[in-house]
Amino acid sequence: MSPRTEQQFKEIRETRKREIMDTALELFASEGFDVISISKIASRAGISKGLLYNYFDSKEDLIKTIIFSGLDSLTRFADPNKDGVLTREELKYFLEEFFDALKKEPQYWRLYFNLFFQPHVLKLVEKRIAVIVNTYLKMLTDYFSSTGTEDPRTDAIFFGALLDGIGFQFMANPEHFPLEKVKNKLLQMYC
Amino acid sequence: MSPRTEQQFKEIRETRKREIMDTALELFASEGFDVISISKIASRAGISKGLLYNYFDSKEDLIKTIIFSGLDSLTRFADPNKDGVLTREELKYFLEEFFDALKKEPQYWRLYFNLFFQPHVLKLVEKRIAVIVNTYLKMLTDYFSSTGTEDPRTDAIFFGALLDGIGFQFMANPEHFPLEKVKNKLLQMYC
Amino acid sequence: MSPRTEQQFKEIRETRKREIMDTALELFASEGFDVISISKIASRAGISKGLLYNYFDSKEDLIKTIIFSGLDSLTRFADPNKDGVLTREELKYFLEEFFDALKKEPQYWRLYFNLFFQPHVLKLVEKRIAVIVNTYLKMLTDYFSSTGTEDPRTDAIFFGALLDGIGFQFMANPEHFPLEKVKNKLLQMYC
Amino acid sequence: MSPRTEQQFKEIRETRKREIMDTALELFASEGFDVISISKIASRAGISKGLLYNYFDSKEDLIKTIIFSGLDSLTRFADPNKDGVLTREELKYFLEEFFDALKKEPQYWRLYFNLFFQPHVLKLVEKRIAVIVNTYLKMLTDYFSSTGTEDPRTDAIFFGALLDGIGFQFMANPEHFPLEKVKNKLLQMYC
DNA sequence: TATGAATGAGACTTCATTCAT
DNA sequence: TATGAATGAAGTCTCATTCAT
Repeated sequence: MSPRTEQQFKEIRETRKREIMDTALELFASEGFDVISISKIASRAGISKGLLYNYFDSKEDLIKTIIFSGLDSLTRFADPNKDGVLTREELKYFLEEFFDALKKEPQYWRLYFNLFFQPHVLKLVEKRIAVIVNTYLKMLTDYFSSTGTEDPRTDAIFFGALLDGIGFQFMANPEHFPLEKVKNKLLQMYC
Repeated sequence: MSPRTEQQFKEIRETRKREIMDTALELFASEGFDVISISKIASRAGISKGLLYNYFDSKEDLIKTIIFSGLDSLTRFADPNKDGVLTREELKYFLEEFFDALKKEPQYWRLYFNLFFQPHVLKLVEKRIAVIVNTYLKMLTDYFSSTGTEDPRTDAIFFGALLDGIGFQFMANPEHFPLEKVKNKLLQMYC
Repeated sequence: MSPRTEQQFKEIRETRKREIMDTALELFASEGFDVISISKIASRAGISKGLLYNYFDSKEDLIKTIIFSGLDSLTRFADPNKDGVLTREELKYFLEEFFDALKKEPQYWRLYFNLFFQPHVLKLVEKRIAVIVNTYLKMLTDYFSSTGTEDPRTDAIFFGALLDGIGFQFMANPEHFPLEKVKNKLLQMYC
Repeated sequence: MSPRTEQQFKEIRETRKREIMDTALELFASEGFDVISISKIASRAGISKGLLYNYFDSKEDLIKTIIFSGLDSLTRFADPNKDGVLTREELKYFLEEFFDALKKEPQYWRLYFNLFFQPHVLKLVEKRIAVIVNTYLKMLTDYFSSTGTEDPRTDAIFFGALLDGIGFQFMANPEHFPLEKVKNKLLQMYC
């Protein structure tokens, strides 16, 4: 029985943290953030309340971590070189990865999108969301400008609305949503 | 010195009840059912907590009353003669009145549709909603049968989904939603 | 329609008051003083809450009035000439009337005795009850002294305990309690 | 640093639970179930309101646990081999243990019997009480049948009534009740 | 790292009592 | 005399969070 290495401890921690987040997401999405207690999450995850607080500072911290973790997955592919400028190739790359993510874990994303329809949850994160949205909106607007369109801002908003709508439709029925067709349609429209 | 008449009492009750429901709808929709306390509703409505319970048996009773009151407004125009059969004229009448209602009180309906996206709220009413939905679905299916379509049930579901979608889009932006155009489109499609 | 005379008004008031007390006694005895609300008493009595407060100052006043009204019925026959002295004839008269009252309204007395087993109720009236009990205990002790018994105070207490016990047994089964036999036994023992 | 062992937690729970039950019994008996608030019990027991709910699901659960815990103590000695049949030796054993229990903790049993005279309390437990009473009544009836008596059911009821009466008298004055004499009288009558 | 006992603020709800009419 | 709308205090219960072990 050699003692675990620091690396092993870190991995255990990460795994445990992910388990808690998955359990919480499941419960928050199906019952509602305000209805689900920390006790319930802990017992469903098979740990004690105390230990949960070892991983998350508060219930609010937990939901925020869940939200931004998902958001991070979705946006890490936009502007990969972090130069604040979007190219046609980057946009294409983003769309490919975005749909790939939905395809790989449809149930996760169904639950995830659900969170945004809970007013209280949305309120907790809306400030940081607004920052993220504006950042990308600006990049998109610039991008559409560069394509010589008439009204680049409206095009950017419309693009965002399209992604929203896709999320919504997908949430309602993740298994039967025609991901490939929709992706191709978008690629055709924008790339 | 003489006590209020029965009529006076009835009027007081109806006015107050409506006031409470309006206040509650506003708060529930913007902050979330679980986050809004009875205290908050009462103080916003300018009454005591106790009085609210004079009008509603419980918080659950309050939200249910709000939900079914709205639902009643929406469905009172379907099958007006209550014979369980839908005619082309009745469908037309329904669509006209439905859009008319949205047009007259867009803010009310925006808040109202919002409620359906709160998991806890939906859970509270889903049983009775299912009954209502099935009733109308059956009538619609029969109606489409009578029009000689190939797959009347799918047509009925599709029609319902259209109304859902309209509610959703309308919710997002009630003032700018092209109600007239959408209504005409529907009338053209179905009547 | 000649206007009611003052006398008539007074009678109406008395009747109404008695009705409220009877209703309240019934409810208090069967469900418990603390469980029964003023609202329930009023609606069961067919009047409004407000009117009830026209007859009784408070819920406490109501139960006290009920208790002392019954106690008054029971004790009005003891020491009828109010001279603080009990004679053999007065004791006999008291026993006769006491049993007569039980016989005439067994259900009333069943409910009435029940009240004394509710700690909260008893606490509300215990001070005045103690005064009454002591008064009669003293009279009884004096009476037993005059009969030349060895331990008159114990005899007085024992007599009181007998009446208590009779009340208790009677409460459990008022219709089948052998009132006559018990009365005769007492008359034989004490008169 | 290491967490408490399971055994330690169990001990803490049992001790606390007993403390709460003892405090509650004291207060319920002296003031009445409906008058005593959870707050009062908690503060008298030196704990927070919240903690009480860690041990009991509700105020009703608390009183029921108290009642059935006492009832269990009283009845565990009846039919010790759980064969549904009462023998002369078992009856004797039961009476010995019953009186022994009263003798060891007279104040506890005084409070305990008091609960049964509170209408609301009795209502909460009457169903389960009826089941228990009927079980023992049946066993007693069978027992008296076996002794060749004329009317075994009446004998069984009478025996039960005797125990009731003993409880009542004992409640009124637990310290001076002649437990030994009464026990011997019963043993002489029934064994 | 891990547990669950313990706290305290705040939620829902009830009800005796008041008061305008 | 009579009504019931209205109040506010107090009760039951829940739960995020802390902490000794």
